[in-house]
This record gives sequence, structure tokens and C-alpha cells, in this order.
Amino acid sequence: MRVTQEADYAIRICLILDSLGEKTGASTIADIACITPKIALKVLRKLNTAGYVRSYKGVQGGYELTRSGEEIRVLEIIELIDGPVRISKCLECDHECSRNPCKLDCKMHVAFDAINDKLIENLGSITVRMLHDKNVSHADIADIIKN
Amino acid sequence: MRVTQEADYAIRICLILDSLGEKTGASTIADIACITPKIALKVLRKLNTAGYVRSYKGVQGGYELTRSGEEIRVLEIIELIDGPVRISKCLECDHECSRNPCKLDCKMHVAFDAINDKLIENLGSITVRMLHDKNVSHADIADIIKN
DNA sequence: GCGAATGTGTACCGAATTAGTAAAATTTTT
DNA sequence: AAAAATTTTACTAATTCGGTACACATTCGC
Repeated sequence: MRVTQEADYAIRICLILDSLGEKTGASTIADIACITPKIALKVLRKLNTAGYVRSYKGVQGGYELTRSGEEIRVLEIIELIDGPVRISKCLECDHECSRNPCKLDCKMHVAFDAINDKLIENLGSITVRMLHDKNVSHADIADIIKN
Repeated sequence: MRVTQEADYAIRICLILDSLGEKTGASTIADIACITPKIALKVLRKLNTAGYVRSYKGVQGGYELTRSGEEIRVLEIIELIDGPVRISKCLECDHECSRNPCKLDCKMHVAFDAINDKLIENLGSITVRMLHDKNVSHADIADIIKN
């Protein structure tokens, strides 16, 4: 598993839209996020088809979130862009590693599965809103993950 | 971050060597792990230069662990093969994302850092021994991660 | 000694993934 | 009708990953 650059951009864009709270053009978003407009467009397209943002064409067009940032979990955006979260490729073939019939009764899958689940749980516990809300401190975030 | 196939093999090989407990040839190891001898050799070489295994040349040559599997954490092997564990590329440039001067006071780094630390903690809590020890149940592993 | 078996080390190749770019088409406002 | 903005599709380049090849060094058994 890997949170790609693109997923990173997508989260940042959602965060920007949530904090601005109003219809905003791709070039403005790109400027705030410090990425090129083209890349912003590419990510916004995916967010749009997945229903996370609404787009308005034309001169005063732009994008806005369809839901509040409080309701959007970082995990969702990552899965949208990068696909299912898996720390190991072996977790793909559900529980039975086809490549390795594994002549040992090892518990690698069990361990990786548990660790993967925990990772998903953590990514799912952070919302887009938390990432820019002034009322949420760094310590608050750390506490949420510590559980 | 991503636990690559190669890191997976490396863990499996350590696990095999720990459970056999005696000097074993690469082809035997490869056979048990269900991988080609060439790949096993490649991984064993890395384990050797890093000091995890001792090698013996010649006809009756082979490999053995230099330490007990109880002392080897899965995290170590992953870091040896794949490098530092980072769920996001942004965590590379320590805490200051050079690409994105980020005109927002966002806490993405804080969140990803916390989640990443937790992942490292979990990977560090599992030893090679646990993965094949009959006295360690699936539930035990799950409990360790649940913390 | 000689040869087979086994490990060493470096370099390479192909496929998949990731990152970023281009350009023409479509829509809406003025 | 013109200008501004998004939409859609396709492509290119860079990086990573997985696997392989080959020439060399060492040890054991005969």
C-alpha cells in the first residue's frame, strides 16, 4: 500500500474546498495547493465522477464539495484514488496466497491482516475537516490515532 | 509505503530458517518457500550482508540465522529490503513538504505521521518467531495489534 | 589436484505503476 | 458571437518492482 502523490493532492483539494466553503475555480485551487492547474483538473475530475464535488461550467464556474468535510474521511479519498488499502500485495488474494502454497503453517497473513485493518481504522478516523479546523490541535489528532 | 514481494520473501525465509534451526541450502529454502532458487539467493544475499544470516560456501554450504527468530522483528526485515516505512511520499522530506509550501495551515503531516508511527509500532511488535510458533495463536497475534 | 555443488556480486531486462502533459470538445456567462 | 471555464480522452516520461543472467569464488568429495 502507498498513499500516492495523487491521493495526497486529492485530500488537499478537498481540504481546501471545505475550508473555503464556496464554489472555487480549478486554477485558484491549484494555486493554493501549489500544484499545476492540469494536475488539479485531473484530480478534480475523479472527485467529480465519484460524487465528492459538484462542478459548474462556464465563466463563473468552479467546484464545491457535495458534502461537509466533517463527513469525508481521509480513507475514502485514498481508496478512491489509489484503490483498496493493502500494506502487502499478498493481502489481495483473500487470505490464500496463490503464489505461495506455503508449505509452512505460517501466520504472516494473520499478522499483516491485523496490521492492515488497524491502518484502515486509523485512516478512517480522520476527517477532512479535522485537517484544517483550528479547533482541532495537533495533540487531538495524535490522541485519535493512539486510541 | 508498501511491503514488497521481496520483503515478503525475506520474512518467509527468516521464518523458515528459524523453524528449521539448522544450516540449510538456498534451493531447499526456495523449495519450502515456493519461490525460484534465484530469487531466494538474491534475498539471502541481502540478509547476509545485513548480518541476519551466516553463509557457508561449498558443497555442504547453506545459510543459518545469526540470531534467534525471537529477536528479529518483522519491521527490521521490511526496512532492510524496502527502506524506511512511510505510508506517504510526503513523509520523506521530514515534516516540511518541499513540493507544497502549502498555503494552508493543514495538519496532513501530523495525521499521516501519527498513523505512520502506529504502523511502525505494529510491524515492530511482531517477531519472526511468532509467525511460526505453534504456541502463538491467531488470536494472540490479533491481540498484540489491537493493543 | 579436479570437478561438482554451492554461494557471491554485478548488471540487466521487462512489466507495472506513477506522475505529469496535451489538445480538442463542450458548456455557460456576458 | 466571444470569452472563460470545465470535460474528456489520450499520450509521454519517470520510477519502481519483480525477476533473470552470467561470470566468479569457495568448499567438499573423489
